Amino acid sequence: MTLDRIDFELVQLLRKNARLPNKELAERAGIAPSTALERVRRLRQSGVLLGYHAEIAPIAIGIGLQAMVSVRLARHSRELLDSFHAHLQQLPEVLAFYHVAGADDFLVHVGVRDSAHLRDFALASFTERHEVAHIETKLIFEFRRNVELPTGPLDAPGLA
Amino acid sequence: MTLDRIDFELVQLLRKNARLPNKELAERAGIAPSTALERVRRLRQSGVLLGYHAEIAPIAIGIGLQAMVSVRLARHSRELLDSFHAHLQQLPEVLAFYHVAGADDFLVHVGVRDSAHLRDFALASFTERHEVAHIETKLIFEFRRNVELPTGPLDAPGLA
DNA sequence: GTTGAAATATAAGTATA
DNA sequence: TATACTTATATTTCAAC
Repeated sequence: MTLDRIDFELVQLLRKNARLPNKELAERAGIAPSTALERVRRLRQSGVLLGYHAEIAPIAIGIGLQAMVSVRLARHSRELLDSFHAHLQQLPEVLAFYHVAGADDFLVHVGVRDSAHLRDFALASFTERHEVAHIETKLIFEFRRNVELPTGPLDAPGLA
Repeated sequence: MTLDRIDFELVQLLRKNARLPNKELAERAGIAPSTALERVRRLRQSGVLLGYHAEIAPIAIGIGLQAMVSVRLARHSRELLDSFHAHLQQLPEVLAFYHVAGADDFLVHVGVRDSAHLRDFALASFTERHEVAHIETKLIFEFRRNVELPTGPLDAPGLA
């Protein structure tokens, strides 16, 4: 699906505030509320808008410590990869993960209570797994996400 | 602020779907709509709920390639750190960044059009900066975020 | 894009523990 | 005194035009 300027504006506004009322959304994008409603629905159905998520203060839900765990797999077989991939997705401590090229195969962003929790978790969920050859854990001092969109509509190919 | 089970339930529901209507939110949490409204407002004001953001398909906004750039600073002075930190926050290509302990100081998650864009961006925004001593760029095959909450209310200290 | 009915969010007032 | 519920009002959504 190709986005025009108005679609891009809607997406941008919802990225900053997913709970923006449709009326205000429409006004800021310079279109009628009904048009905004239909466009947003189309953007959802076409898979441009994937979902709406609340951002939560880590400390409030018991996350006192965050770390980035670099994981190197034992072999690069499809079977091992799929197995570890599935494992990652069911770990509550995993906030996000990156499957990357290079010596390390995964970068895993984890959120835990404290250092004791991190030690136990890293051991049980990474080191002791048969898929894993080696891990390296880095403490995260600060993590920040950018809610601004990285490109304008004219920068991207295939945008009207 | 300490969360009870209902607060935690509300936060969990809004994490999965930030646009869940208040009425349905209340029903699922087992409370009256007005109560849900007030609790959510308190959670926002107290800084537990930090915001609501739409998740967008990268390709739809012109991001054809993602990479993780490890950045090592020239020195560990407060001045250099603050300067680079501020720099990171104004780059449209930066999707997120981690300030970490270890040999590398920052892990920067970037989204770009293509490899040419990545090369130009890495050079201009990292390599050529006076704060930066060394960078290493890893291609990201896949990135996935976990929308489930990492802990239950009873696991976290200070929760009722 | 506009309008109006239905659904929903919000505020005020009331009860309850 | 806090928190939750009920009712009433305002806003928003959404479909027909």
